[in-house]
Amino acid sequence: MSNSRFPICMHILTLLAKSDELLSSEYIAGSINANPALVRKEISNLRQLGLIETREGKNGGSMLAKPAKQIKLSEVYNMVRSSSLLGQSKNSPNPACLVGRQINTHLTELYDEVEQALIKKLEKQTLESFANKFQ
Amino acid sequence: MSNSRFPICMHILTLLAKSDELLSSEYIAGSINANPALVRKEISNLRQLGLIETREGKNGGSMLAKPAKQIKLSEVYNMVRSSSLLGQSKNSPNPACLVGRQINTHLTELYDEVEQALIKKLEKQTLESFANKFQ
DNA sequence: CTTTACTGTAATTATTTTTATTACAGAATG
DNA sequence: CATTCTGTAATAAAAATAATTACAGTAAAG
Repeated sequence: MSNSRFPICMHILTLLAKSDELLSSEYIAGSINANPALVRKEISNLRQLGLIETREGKNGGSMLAKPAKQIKLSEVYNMVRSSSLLGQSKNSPNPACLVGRQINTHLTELYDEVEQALIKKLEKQTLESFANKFQ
Repeated sequence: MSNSRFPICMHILTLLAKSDELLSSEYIAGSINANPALVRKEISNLRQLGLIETREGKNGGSMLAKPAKQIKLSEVYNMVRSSSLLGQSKNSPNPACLVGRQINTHLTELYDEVEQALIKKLEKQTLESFANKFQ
């Protein structure tokens, strides 16, 4: 995961957790220092996940769909996880070689195990506890 | 980590763990289906870490510098870890905003904690146990 | 109603990152 | 001393990521 989807989502959610008003994508983008259209795209993903509600039209914007206490960071991780945690070889290894033939299977097993440990950690943390760090 | 350094290193090390002879970068690259110069670069890194020995010149190549049992997968991970595990925002967030000002600090804290869990898992696995999966 | 200020989304372009290629000096074998 | 490797750097190509632009749709406010 080398892209910045996770940090961007966390930034969006933290802003919403600390605000009682609707926040516009432009305001959020200004805090992140990223593009408003990109932010709206990510908000759209978070909405489909049920973490965020938005209101369209004038004075529209976003807010949390449920209390920050009920949002686990693992939910965010699971949403943005795309590529393998530890990287995947783009090249298909040589099937004529014992190692080449099996490496992807065994790497996937390894990743799954390691990722479980990571997810367990993230399950224990809520957006509330994260947002409370900001003073 | 979206690049494939970790899988490539694991592939190299597994091949070496299963061979008693020196393997050339071209042979290894053929199994991975990657570029020999890239493989030599990674071998060079693994050598600096003390995991691999190489012999230059004709009939040269690489072999493990110590028994596979003594190589922990966490050593490989620590070598290739570059960008943050869960991605870093490229943009410097807005310092005029409370969240923007502190987000990177708090994300780093979070990453550190989560990464520790991951490293603990990898510390328990040796190259030997990984290589033994290949039949 | 009509203007205004938002969201939603897609298409395109720009940028950055990653990987491959090429090249060649240096080393060891035969 | 020719051959076959490694080591390394420079460059080019490809892929992934992010920014920009554009515009239709929606809802509030005048």
